[in-house]
Amino acid sequence: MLDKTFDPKSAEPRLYAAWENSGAFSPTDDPAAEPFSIVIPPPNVTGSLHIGHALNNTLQDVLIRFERMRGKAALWLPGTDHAGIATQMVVERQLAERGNRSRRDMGRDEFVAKVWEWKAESGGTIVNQLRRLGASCDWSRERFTLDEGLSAAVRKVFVQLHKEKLIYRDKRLVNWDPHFQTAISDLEVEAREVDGHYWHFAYPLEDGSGEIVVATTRPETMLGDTAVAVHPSDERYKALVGKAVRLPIVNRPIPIIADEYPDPEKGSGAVKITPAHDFNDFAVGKRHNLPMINLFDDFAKINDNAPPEYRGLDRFVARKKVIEQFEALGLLRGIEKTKHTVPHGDRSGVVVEPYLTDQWYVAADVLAKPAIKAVEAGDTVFVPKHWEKTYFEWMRNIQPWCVSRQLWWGHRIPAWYGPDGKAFVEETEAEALKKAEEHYGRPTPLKQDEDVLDTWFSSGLWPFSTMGWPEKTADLARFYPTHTLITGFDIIFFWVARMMMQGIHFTGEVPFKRVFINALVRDATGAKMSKSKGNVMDPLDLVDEFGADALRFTLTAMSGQARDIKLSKPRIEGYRNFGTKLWNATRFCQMNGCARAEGFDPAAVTAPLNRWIVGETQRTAAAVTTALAGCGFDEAANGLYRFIWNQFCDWYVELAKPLLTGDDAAAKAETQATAAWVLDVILTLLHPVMPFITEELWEQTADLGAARKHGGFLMTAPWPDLPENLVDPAADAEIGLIIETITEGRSVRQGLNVPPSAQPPLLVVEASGAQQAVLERSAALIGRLLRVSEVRVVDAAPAGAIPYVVAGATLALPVAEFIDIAAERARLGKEVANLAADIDRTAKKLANPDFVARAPEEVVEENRDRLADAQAARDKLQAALSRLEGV
RNA sequence: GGGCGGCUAGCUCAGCUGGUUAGAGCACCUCGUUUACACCGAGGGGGUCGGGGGUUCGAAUCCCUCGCCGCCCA
Repeated sequence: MLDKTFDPKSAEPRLYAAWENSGAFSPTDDPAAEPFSIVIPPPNVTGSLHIGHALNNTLQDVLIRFERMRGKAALWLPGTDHAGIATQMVVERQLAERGNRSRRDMGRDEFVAKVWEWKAESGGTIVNQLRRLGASCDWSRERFTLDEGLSAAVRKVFVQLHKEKLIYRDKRLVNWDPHFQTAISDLEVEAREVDGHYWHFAYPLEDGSGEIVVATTRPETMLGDTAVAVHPSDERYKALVGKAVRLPIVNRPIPIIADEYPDPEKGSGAVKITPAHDFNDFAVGKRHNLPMINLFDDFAKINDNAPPEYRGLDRFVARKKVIEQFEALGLLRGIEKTKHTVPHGDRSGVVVEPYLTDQWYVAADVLAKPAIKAVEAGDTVFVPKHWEKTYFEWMRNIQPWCVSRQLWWGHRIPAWYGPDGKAFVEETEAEALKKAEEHYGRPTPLKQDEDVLDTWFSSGLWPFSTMGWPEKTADLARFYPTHTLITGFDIIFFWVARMMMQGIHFTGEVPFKRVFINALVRDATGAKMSKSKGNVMDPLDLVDEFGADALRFTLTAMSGQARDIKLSKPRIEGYRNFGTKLWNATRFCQMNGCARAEGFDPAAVTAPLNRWIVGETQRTAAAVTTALAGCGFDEAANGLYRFIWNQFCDWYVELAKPLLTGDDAAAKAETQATAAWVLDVILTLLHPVMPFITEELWEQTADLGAARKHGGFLMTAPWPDLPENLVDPAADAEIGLIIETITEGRSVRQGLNVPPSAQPPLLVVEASGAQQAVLERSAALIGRLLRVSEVRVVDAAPAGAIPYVVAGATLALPVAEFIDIAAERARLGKEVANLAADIDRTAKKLANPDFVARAPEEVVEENRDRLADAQAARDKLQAALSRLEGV
């Protein structure tokens, strides 16, 4: 006998270990099985599981379990990302906490060794947390982006792109993060709105004939100004173009130039040009061949290109000093408060500076073209589809991708420099040396590029690098392209787009056929969860409190498309209760001898109740299958919820009780067998979403009755494929009548406060022959649930009997002694009014010749039936009401 | 400034290609321990589907417009 509730704490680890040890997570090697693969969005190796991971991985697990049960060779390939900046940050912080030497004191080799050490120690955290969720990843194929195989893929990709001139080295402005002292890509820059000022500075004309006023939000950059620009059409300045101003503080003459860039409407119409520290000014500088004076060092401190009193100052200190000096010089013309957006590093949070450096760039625009076409052609589809717009928007405006990072943790760039600075880009140092010898005519020592690659450069290869590419492996042949990618919208640009570009370029195929974009999990009030807000819900705490199944079901049921998930505990609790409900329904079946019958055929059952539930089971199975196949996760979960709770538990089990305890041995046996069959189907359908409780119930019911065809784990059991002809409209009608009779009858009883102990007969006053037969035959079922003594057919309702109408039949409950006349009059009056309103609405519709002429025949017919039914019901109740008036 | 998403019961959300008396869960009120389950059962109250136009025989659903709210890009 089952316990009263499921105990996730003991069952989950046991079941997971059993699955894992059995090898069930690996795809079948049956060559006939259709491959179905997904690759995990590799979490940062530094990470621990947050609620977003829980959602994302639950959905992946639901999908992979579903497809595995459908007989596919289902591969869910797991792994982690080395996450350059994030990991380097974590380890540096840890070193500092432990009082170790700093990264720089330690040196590159020692530091990188420390990071590997750290990875060996704590890199497995998130992977183990995924196990607690129930994720059925194939751990035997687990990968890490810095694995040797993946690193080889990275080198090959870099070298090939370089040879194709799609990777090149260039000196230009990059977004520089002074905290980490590295370049970052456009995507890693976050525009934040901050309060700032416009400082208006006067630059005296060189010839002493006056001044020109410019405004800036970054005064310190004036130290690197190399021109003042005005619009060529700006009459105010026409005469000044070609002249020079003397740059205050620096005391250097700089030209006044005409360029399209300044907006005459804004400020004074004149702008200072600092080509080395502003993206727009850089472009102006290029057009006019202006000198580019770099003012900063890697820490954004002022360098030796500035006047001596500024050297070594922090940029913000220098800013103050510049303002003070302008004021002292009498050249400060005004200060204006303003809100403006300032670029910040997304990891460091510090203000990012445009900084002139040598970096490696990928010609993303070239790679983007086929990636755009692939989505246009439908080779890869987004679900929900509207995300394609976001993808296109970015891809069509893509900028060169800066891929070099001045970090130590990551894939070292495979470029070696000769003494003259010439770069040899090869997959190995040996190859580079060989090329150098050819080039220089003698063996020449080379020095490898110090930089590493953007983490996303390697994760962009993830779908195929993890499968062994560039080797032609069996996995690559079988599982690439992958089928579905499930990920968050926040990394469509970072990751999805890069995978598309690199995947198509290097394999000639899209990396995945479908991208499902999952929602963002927020707290119950809709706020984004963050540590600083303190509203973070730790998925592992939730698993502890409610079990993994409850959390999984919640996330699945709430994963409606294009919507945030507002997660709250009562919701999870409710779905935990749902698991308990199923558990107890199984317990009930077990107590009542429900056991699988040898050779049971659901199509052959005869009792209407059994025929009905078999049909409903088929409908549910079909709906769930369709939903899951189309990533309709919430639909699948909600469909199962309704079927299991509102149909199986509320009605089938209740209506089955008389059969299970009755004298009709044949009906009893059939019901027992049917219940067992339905339960097995339920467990199967629910398994992808709630794997633990279903597997446990599967095991606990393994010995009840005939052995299952599939002897092993539920997780590897075949998915139900039920024929549509299991649905029997006659059984539906019959059970529908019974359910309505009970529901409406209860409403009457409770509306009149008839005590539960009262057991009047149910009178059938007027009904079709078929209805009469159904009601009489089902007296036992109805009796129990409506608490009536019998079902009796009568010619007319006795005085004081309370009538109600169900499916055109008039039924009545003789409960005169309990009636409060006024209450009953009110009830009948309300019913009649409702019906009258409906009649009115429907009659109007039918009276409209346009409706009758233009609406489809079936809709018109439906309305006619509806009108007739409502009128009949109203007449009956009206008559009862009149009798009541007479009383 | 450009784009995207949302606005349906007190709360969280379903309602997909127009035809249901607009649904569910939670919360609320009343009743109930009938041998699966109180992590339960039964019944009930509660919404002019953000505002305004339009298309249509018919609009929560399609179109236009306005208003909020959120996100992304500049």
